[in-house]
Amino acid sequence: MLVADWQHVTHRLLAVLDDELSDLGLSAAETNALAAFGGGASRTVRELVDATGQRPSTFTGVLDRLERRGLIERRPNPADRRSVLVHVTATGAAAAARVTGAFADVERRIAERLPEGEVRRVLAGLESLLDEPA
Amino acid sequence: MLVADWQHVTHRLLAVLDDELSDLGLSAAETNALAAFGGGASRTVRELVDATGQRPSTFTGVLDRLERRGLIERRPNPADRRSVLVHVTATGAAAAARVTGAFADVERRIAERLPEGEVRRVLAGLESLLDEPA
DNA sequence: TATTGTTATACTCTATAACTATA
DNA sequence: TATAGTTATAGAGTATAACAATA
Repeated sequence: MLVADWQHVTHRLLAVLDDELSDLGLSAAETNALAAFGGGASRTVRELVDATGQRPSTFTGVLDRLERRGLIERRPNPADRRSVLVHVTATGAAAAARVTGAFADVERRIAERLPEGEVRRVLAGLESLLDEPA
Repeated sequence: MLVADWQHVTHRLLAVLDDELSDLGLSAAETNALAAFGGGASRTVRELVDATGQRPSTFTGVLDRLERRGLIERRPNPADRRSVLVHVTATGAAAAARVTGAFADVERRIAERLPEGEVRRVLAGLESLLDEPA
């Protein structure tokens, strides 16, 4: 069953990443939060929520844990006093670099072994397909 | 980022399935548990655990909820008194048919729109790739 | 009035370890 | 000794609704 196979591969993919990053002691959601900074030093909560696809209320807990571990800091946003700017600390930046490095490693291994762009083509095809009404 | 895109597509795929099956009121784990019967009427807990890739202790809770809703029943296994046979009830069989139908629907839509076997080829390639040591 | 982010609540998933009853 | 399945515990993800502060 294709759906089951997809879930299996996804599970393996996350396991491989988790394995490479196990010393960081981050959950998948925390890993994705760090990756969502995209190399930048600060983002608003809203930007991170949109980038990760999680609910704001879920994200509060993720940020709480990242802040407790000293990877990020919450600071007021001078441009909008309702909003919060999330800053990556030096420790957090090192962790974020590890995360994006692991993501890039997997991508490189794929590029070496599967036909050029095939995975991207499949992802793009599925994305447009799944966004259509049945 | 390819890994992020993969996660995004997976998220959309699960959302589409969840949408088609929302009237059943099942979680993703419960959906997968029903799918793991593969059309059969009964399986041991061990077989279902192996098929879904979950931990036995996680599965106990999934089965508890399915049993509470009358979709499955636990009965002693005459062949091994340590073991439990999980039976699908009539209600459960109807739900399971809906689940496998939704899985098949997605697969059909993919087959109509993407080149023959491309998704399967990608899944097979990734699976072997991810099972290798880095 | 709408948005930003948090809190509250309740459930579900996950991981580990300990436990029972069998084998 | 090993296996089948459950229980216990604690942390984490999810969804919804309500909320204070600000726009």
